[in-house]
Amino acid sequence: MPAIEREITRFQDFLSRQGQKLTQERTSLVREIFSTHYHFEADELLFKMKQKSVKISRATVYRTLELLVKSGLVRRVHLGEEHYHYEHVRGDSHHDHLVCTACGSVIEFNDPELEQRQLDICARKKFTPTFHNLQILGVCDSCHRKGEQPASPDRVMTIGEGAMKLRK
Amino acid sequence: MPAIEREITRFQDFLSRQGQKLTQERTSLVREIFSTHYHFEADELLFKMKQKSVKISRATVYRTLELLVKSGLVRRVHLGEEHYHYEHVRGDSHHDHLVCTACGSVIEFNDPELEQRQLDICARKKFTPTFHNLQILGVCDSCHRKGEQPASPDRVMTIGEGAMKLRK
DNA sequence: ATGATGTTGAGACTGAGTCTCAGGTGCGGA
DNA sequence: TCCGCACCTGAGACTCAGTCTCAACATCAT
Ligand SMILES: [Mn+2]
Ligand SMILES: [Mn+2]
Ligand SMILES: [Zn+2]
Ligand SMILES: [Zn+2]
Repeated sequence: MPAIEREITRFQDFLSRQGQKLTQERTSLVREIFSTHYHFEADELLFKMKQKSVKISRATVYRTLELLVKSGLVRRVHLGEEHYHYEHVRGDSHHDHLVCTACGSVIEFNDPELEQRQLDICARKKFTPTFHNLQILGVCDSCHRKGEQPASPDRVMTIGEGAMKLRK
Repeated sequence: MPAIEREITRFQDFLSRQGQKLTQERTSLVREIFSTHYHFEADELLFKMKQKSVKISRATVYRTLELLVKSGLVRRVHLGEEHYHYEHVRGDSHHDHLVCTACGSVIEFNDPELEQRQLDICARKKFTPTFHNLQILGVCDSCHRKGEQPASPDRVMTIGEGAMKLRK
């Protein structure tokens, strides 16, 4: 009955449709991913599992994320850094992101008018869109008040704490 | 008098303002970058220089691209692949991209209404934008007519020929 | 319960991008 | 014009995200 169990069932349905199996590792990853709403990196997820003493290899984390993206349970997004971030999907709540280059915070927004305008542009160019990725980088309200300056477009910023790398 | 010389002068101005120097290597890179309009990868640029027997190291290509981005002469964009693409900037012709996941072609568009809508969203969220990155992935007209299917969001596509890697 | 088939973990591997440092170069000042 | 010093370059080591390999293991339809 908890919502997470339902996501696990959806994942199992997806997997069995492809002749694939729901394993302990995959289950605990889904549980972790759906337990909070945030934008995480693959290695960050690996680290969290380690912290919780759930033994899962890097390879399995990456393989499972790929499956979750294919199944539609997880979305892979660019947030202005060099690597991907992931976030779980509930329902079909599409949104895009404002990313603060000063503090790394991420603001989500969903603007139907903006989405429609994109469709109009595609129609005009006879282009059939399948998905899109929009990040607006800048400075959030609280950082702006602190006098933080905007970063230049080549800045590599840090979203959250980062993955606290501890490979090996 | 050729336009390229003007870009080189602008680059030199930028450099000397920082106490940095215009070198042979930097000059020939600017010349190459502004000689055609396309979306290129760093290693692709390196390869082109090799083809033209202009000896430049990988490190210098990356370092110069960073300087060019800082100076505003070059823009770094995400086009749905795992690594960056670059394009030269003439004037302030901001645009975003439609990327065909079937053939890799890139369509540029500039839609003031879309841009304005983004500013409105930022204002509503009290967010001070500095720049943004929008890619719409899908299938272009000619690929659509050939019956090409849209790729899934985790697809890694190939834009252009790729860099024809030949590191070493 | 069983076994065919899919999955896992350790670690090697890849590819883009960064860093180091010894030797080379641009250019402002004399 | 020449000099010197700060800046720049190339070769290759290094980093880091992500992928692959393969022997041992787990899942689940039957
Ligand atoms: Mn989000
Ligand atoms: Mn472009
Ligand atoms: Zn902020
Ligand atoms: Zn196409």
